[in-house]
Amino acid sequence: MPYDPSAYPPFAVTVDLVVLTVRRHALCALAVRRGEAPFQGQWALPGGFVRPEEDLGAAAARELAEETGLRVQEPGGHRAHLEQLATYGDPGRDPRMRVVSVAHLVLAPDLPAPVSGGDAKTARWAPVDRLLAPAGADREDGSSSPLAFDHARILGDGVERARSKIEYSSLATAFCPSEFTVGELRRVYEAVWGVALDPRNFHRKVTGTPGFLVPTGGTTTRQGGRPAQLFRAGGATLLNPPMLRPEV
Amino acid sequence: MPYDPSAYPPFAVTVDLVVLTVRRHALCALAVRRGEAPFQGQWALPGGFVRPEEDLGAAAARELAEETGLRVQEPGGHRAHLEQLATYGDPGRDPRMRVVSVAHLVLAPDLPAPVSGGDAKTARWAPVDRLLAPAGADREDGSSSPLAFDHARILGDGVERARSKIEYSSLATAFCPSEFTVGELRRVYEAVWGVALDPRNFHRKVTGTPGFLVPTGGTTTRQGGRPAQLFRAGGATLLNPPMLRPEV
DNA sequence: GATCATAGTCGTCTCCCTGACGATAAACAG
DNA sequence: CTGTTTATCGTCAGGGAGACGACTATGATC
Repeated sequence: MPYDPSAYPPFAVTVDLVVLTVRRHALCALAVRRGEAPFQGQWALPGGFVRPEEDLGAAAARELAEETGLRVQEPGGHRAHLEQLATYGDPGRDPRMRVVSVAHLVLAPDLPAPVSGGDAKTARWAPVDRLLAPAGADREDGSSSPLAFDHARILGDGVERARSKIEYSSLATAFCPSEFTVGELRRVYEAVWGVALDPRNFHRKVTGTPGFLVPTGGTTTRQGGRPAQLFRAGGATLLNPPMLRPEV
Repeated sequence: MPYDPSAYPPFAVTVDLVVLTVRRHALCALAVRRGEAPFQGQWALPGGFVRPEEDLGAAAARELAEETGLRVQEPGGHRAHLEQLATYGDPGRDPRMRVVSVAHLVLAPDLPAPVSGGDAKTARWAPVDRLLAPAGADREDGSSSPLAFDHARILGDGVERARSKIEYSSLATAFCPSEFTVGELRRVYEAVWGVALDPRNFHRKVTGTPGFLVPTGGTTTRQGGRPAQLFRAGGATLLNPPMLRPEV
C-alpha cells in the first residue's frame, strides 16, 4: 500500500539469467567472468540493470540477446524459452549497495557457436555440476571457482525449476533444435535429471501423449544406428499425466 | 553484471500479499480498501515498502503480521505458510513512479476474528471469484469493484499457484486448523479447486499416503454425522503420486 | 425410542499407466 | 557377413485412481 514513494530509500533492480542448455549429455549453464570488483575474476551469471522504461521480462530478453544472440519467442516458437524464476533481495547480497535481482530462467537448444557475446566479456558454457560443486572440488581448467554473489543459490533454484518443470510440461523440447528425434529428447531428460531412462517406455510415453510431438515425416541417422523419425514440438504445453522422474 | 549502481535511476521496491484462506466453502483473499489516490476507495492487496535493511521474505512476514496478526512459521509449524510468488515490474503499473513489487503468497487457516488489522485500514476477506469477476458483475454489497493496480493479475497468479501446489504437496493443511478431519481437508480441496471430490476415494488417498496425516487419537463431531478422526499434518511435504485434480 | 439425515469409513471392481524386459528393424563399421 | 548401435513394437504384472456399494455412528425430528 504505497504511501509516498520518494520517502523511501532507492533500490537498484537488476535481472540475472540462468541460461541452461544440454551439451554433450550434460546440463550446462551460461557463466561470464567478472572483470571488476567485487568478485573480480570469478564466474557469475549474466545479468544487468533494468532500464527506466523497461519491463522485467524485456530486460531479461535484452540481456539474453546481448550475451548470446538468442531471441526469445514465447508462443510455440522454436527458439529459447524464458520465464521469471524468483527474486533475490537479501540486504548485503551485493556489498556495494542494496540490489534486488529478478532472476529469469532460459532454456535454450545447444548453440552452434559456443557463445557469441555482444561485448568482449568472457562467456562460456559450464556444466552445472561443476558450477555448483562445493569449493575445493577439482578444477583442472580453473573454471569452477565458486560463483559470485548468491549466484550459486540462484543457479540451483533454476536447475531445480527446470528439473521439475520438464516433468509436467513439454518444456524439454526447448532444449532441442526445431526438429529432433525421440532419442534426442530422451537424452535431454537424461542429462537434466542425471538418470538413465528406458528407451522403450520413454518412446511409448512421448509418442502416446497427444499434442506433444508432431512427426515431420523426415528421418535422420545423425545419432547412428537405425534411422529415427523426426518430430517437431506439438501444441500441447502441459503433460497429463506427467513424465515420472525415477526415484533417486 | 552491475557496473555503477548509482548511475542508474532508483526503483521503489514493495511486497504485495496474496493471503488466501477457506471460509464457508469458498476460497477467499484478504483485500484492503485504499484510502488515498490512486485508486482511492478501491480494493487492493495488502502490501508495503521493503525497508532498507530488510529481506524480502521478512518484509512480507512483517506486512502480514501488521495486517492480520498472523505469524509465519516455516518448518512444519501450524500457522500460516508464506512463499514468494512472483515479481511485477511493468513501467506504469503505479502511475506515481516506478515500483517493482515482489508478490508473496500466504495460505492461512480461517481466522476466528475476520481481520484484526494493526492500523485502521479497512480489511476484509472476499471470495476470489468475486474479486476476479470481470467488471460489471453483480456487486450487491459494493465489494467487487475491480482491484487496484495490477492486483487482479497478481491475485490470479497466486490462486493458480495455490491450486496447482496442493496437487503435489501437503500445503492444503495450511488452510486447516492444527487438528482437522479428513472431511475438513477434503472441503479445502473442493473450495480451492471448485469441484466436488468423492469422499471415499479422497479418504483412501490421504490416509494411504505415508507421512501426510498423523492421527491424534481424538475425534470430533463438529461437522455433524458420525464422529471423525482428528489428524495433524505429518512431516511429508511432497505428495507422490500427486492428488489428481479432476478434469474440467 | 424409532426413524431419518448426515458424515465417516471400509471394500470391491475395472481400467489405465507404468516399469521391466523380450524381440525385431535398419543403419554403419570392420 | 557379422557385430554394434539405435529405433521401435509387444507383452506382462502391479499399482493407483475412478466409480460406487455397504456399513457405522452420531444428532435431529417425530
